[in-house]
Amino acid sequence: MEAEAYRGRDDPASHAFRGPTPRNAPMYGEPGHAYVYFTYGNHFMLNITTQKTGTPGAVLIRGVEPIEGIALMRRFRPNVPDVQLTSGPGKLTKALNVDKSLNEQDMTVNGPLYVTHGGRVDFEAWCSERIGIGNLSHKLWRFYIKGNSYVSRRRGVREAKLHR
DNA sequence: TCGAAGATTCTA
DNA sequence: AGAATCTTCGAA
Repeated sequence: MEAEAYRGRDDPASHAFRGPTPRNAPMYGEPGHAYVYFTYGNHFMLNITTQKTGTPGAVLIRGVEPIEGIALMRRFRPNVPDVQLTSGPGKLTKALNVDKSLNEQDMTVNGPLYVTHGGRVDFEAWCSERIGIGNLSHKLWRFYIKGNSYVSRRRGVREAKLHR
């Protein structure tokens, strides 16, 4: 599992850095909703909004570990080894069939896409610099389960164990 | 209106 | 290492 935090005017890497636009509108909306956008001509990115209404903030889901429905995911991503099914932000949206139609969906209630409880609680959380944002920020706002296979592996990133 | 860049992935 | 591919944004 792997995710990254994005904020607003204080975060040069965020879509909300320069204020509201049509695309980033969900970042300013209610917390717990989906922010889905399209990039590089190929990929949908899935975020979950985090801040109170009016304050921009979201978490980009960059990797998830499949527990159920693996056969279905294989159909959305044919000819791909299981470990690569959802180990990247563009990969997991394809495997889960997430597209722009789910933008602004409330992910706190039962529906086509929602967050639920369960799963591992015994993991070790680490953090690193965010991926793919150039030199815009050195904050360690990428979080992931250390040693988990379902993360977009990057070598040479500055990382640290998360204290809690 | 136009040009440039992009929270990536896959292939050579 | 480089192409693919098209939407979005900001400047003109």
